[in-house]
Amino acid sequence: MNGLNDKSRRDLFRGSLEVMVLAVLVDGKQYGYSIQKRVKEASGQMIKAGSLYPLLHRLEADGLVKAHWESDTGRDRKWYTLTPAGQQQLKSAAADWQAAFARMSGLVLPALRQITHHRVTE
Amino acid sequence: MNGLNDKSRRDLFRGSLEVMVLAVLVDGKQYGYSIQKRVKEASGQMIKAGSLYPLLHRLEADGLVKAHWESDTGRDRKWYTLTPAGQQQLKSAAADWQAAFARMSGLVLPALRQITHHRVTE
DNA sequence: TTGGATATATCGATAAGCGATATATGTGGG
DNA sequence: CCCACATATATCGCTTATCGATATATCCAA
Repeated sequence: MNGLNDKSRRDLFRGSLEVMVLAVLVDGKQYGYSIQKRVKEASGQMIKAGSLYPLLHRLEADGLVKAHWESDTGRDRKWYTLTPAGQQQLKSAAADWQAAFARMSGLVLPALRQITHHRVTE
Repeated sequence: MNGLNDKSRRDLFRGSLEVMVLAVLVDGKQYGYSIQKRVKEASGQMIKAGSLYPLLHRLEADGLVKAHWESDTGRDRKWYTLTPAGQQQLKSAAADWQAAFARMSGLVLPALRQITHHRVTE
């Protein structure tokens, strides 16, 4: 009836945020607002501005992305690009992310199959 | 080099905790300490006692599990069993958990493939 | 009898997420 | 021309919640 509770959903999302933001940048430069929309579109969940911009600043401080303002597009936008370190980080973090889910799936998915294939009150 | 940072790893784990605990109970009754070990074994991550017991109490308060003490085993142990509501909850939460993962994978995995199949500094 | 594993439980300092808020420009419609 | 809404970035500290620390007790092996 209920499904995954909001807290769990938020935690899953939060734990995937960095990896998703780096993933969005793999195809080339993006600016904050466009990253926000792409992640929303892909994941179904919204990165709030109050979370996104601090994260972007941290990624920049860590040298995983670099940023530059571009005003010629009409609007002022701050474009972000993966640095080589950011590409490395995307590679290892995404692999870890996948591995973590794979491990946990080994517990959750058999249970799901089991509970799905017999009457609940049996 | 670094992989998924600790914060992300913890958030992912935390967001999967409830589902994993319910999943462990699908095969029959377990007590706190055994749940802790089974989740550790399956996920590679430890539920700290300070997180596990409050969670178990909450699940019980929510009617998803029921508990009874059994002392005849030698040791006093508090055994937990899924209630019908808990089985329903496992079913829907595990399905949601999987779906959330699948959606985010749609963003992360293509990026991982891409970054893996070309030189990082290219 | 000492130490380590087993077993459950509580609690509050500490850390942090993000809602709220601020600022400013572009744009479509009435 | 002005209103409302979408676009775009940014900061801050109130509120919330985690879990390290701690307490208690039994069992077993060395």
